Amino acid sequence: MSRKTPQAIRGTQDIFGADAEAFAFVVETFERVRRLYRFRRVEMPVFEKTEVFARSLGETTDVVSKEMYSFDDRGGESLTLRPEFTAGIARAFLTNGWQQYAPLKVATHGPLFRYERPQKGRYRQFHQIDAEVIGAGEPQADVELLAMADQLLRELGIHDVTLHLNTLGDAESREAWRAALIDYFRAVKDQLSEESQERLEKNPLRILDSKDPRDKPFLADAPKIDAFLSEEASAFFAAVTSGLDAAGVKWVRAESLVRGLDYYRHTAFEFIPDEGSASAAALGSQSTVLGGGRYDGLMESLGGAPTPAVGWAAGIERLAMLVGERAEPKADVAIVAEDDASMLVAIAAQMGLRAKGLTCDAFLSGSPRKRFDKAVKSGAKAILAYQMVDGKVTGRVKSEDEALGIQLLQFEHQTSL
RNA sequence: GCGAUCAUAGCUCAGUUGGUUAGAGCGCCGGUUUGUGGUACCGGAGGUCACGGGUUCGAACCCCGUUGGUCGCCCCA
Repeated sequence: MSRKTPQAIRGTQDIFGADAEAFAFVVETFERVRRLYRFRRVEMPVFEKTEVFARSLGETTDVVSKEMYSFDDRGGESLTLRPEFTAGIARAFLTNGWQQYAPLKVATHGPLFRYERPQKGRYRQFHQIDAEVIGAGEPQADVELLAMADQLLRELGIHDVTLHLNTLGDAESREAWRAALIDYFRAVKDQLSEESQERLEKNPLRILDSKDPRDKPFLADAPKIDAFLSEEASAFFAAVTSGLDAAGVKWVRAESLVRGLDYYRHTAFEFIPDEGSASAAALGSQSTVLGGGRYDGLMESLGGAPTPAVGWAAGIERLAMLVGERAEPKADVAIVAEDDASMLVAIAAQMGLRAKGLTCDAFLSGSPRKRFDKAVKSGAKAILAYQMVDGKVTGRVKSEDEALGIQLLQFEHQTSL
């Protein structure tokens, strides 16, 4: 019997008005830029078999162990709403024989789902733009991908965000570094924060970017990845950085930048607002606006042949916050029926104007005397007002824009014949 | 998963130490005024004070719980 309106699901958003304009601006700019770099558009399913994410992200990661929206379908199969793009794209690469297109550059965007506590810049259904290069093991692919990200941010008008870059080395380098970190931190385990003591077992790399003051004294002297890099890994990173310099992409080395997901190798990066900047303030405690890296190990975890790949993703909501308010555009023409006798002529007129490609609002209802005022208030570039005069419906034009005014006068003249 | 804080009209917010029919501005609808125009005035609609309990003669106000928002932690885009 309750007539109560159901509430929206926690952490979802109904985006409207200036916010929706900013969101659309981000997506449109991304679509334009990815064409410049010749990334091909792909559309991906919103859900996959649970194992697609469990196997590629790693069972122990937070995303898989406690943040996925998983459910059994009517056939009893466990499915999951995608918490990220990369795993699904990798699955599609393997199941559709896209190896034949390698190196394959693809881009997509859409909703992702993560069961997390919502806060500023963080939602349970959120949206990302995403770019991947699959089947390209050379550092030039990393450079191109990062150059695209950098250009995208500039075209969005975001200038106070900088590329933070690191390398995790190849599989051997990464393992050796990890072992050294565990040795180093285990020696001072009692003095670390509770969180970092836990991370020591689960994900020791994460201790490096701890914000806890108890951990900070030990971070500076912690083993550095550079000491463990193989010759190949060093050369790879050097090729990436020199390529970025040649491309004119500004970057800073971030030795403590790591990735949470298991499949990353070599290049890891995040675009982060500069300290004290307007963008940093706009984002609150969420610092990363675009992040990614190289994931040469992923295809194997999904049962495919070893396939090198790089990619990044960026939160559309976060980018939209940095883009700021974007006003909804005003109509070219507001059509007014100043009395009910001119109604049908006004309806016909708006169809004619829209067919000519002019955006058009109509004011046909409510108090006839107030319709013109509403049209004025709407901020339309021009007003075309119809009124019954001496038994004939006639239109009057009011326009700030002279050319548009003349066009409307001609239109009115032709249609009144 | 943990912590802090908030929830009154469509929106932004008042509402005194608990005390009659819960208010304003904006917006919306109607009327009058103006009359190539965004004005002014008058009127109207719209609220089980987030929801559920409790204390009290009496609760928007005090207590408990739930839901949701916001901001941190964890983690991440």
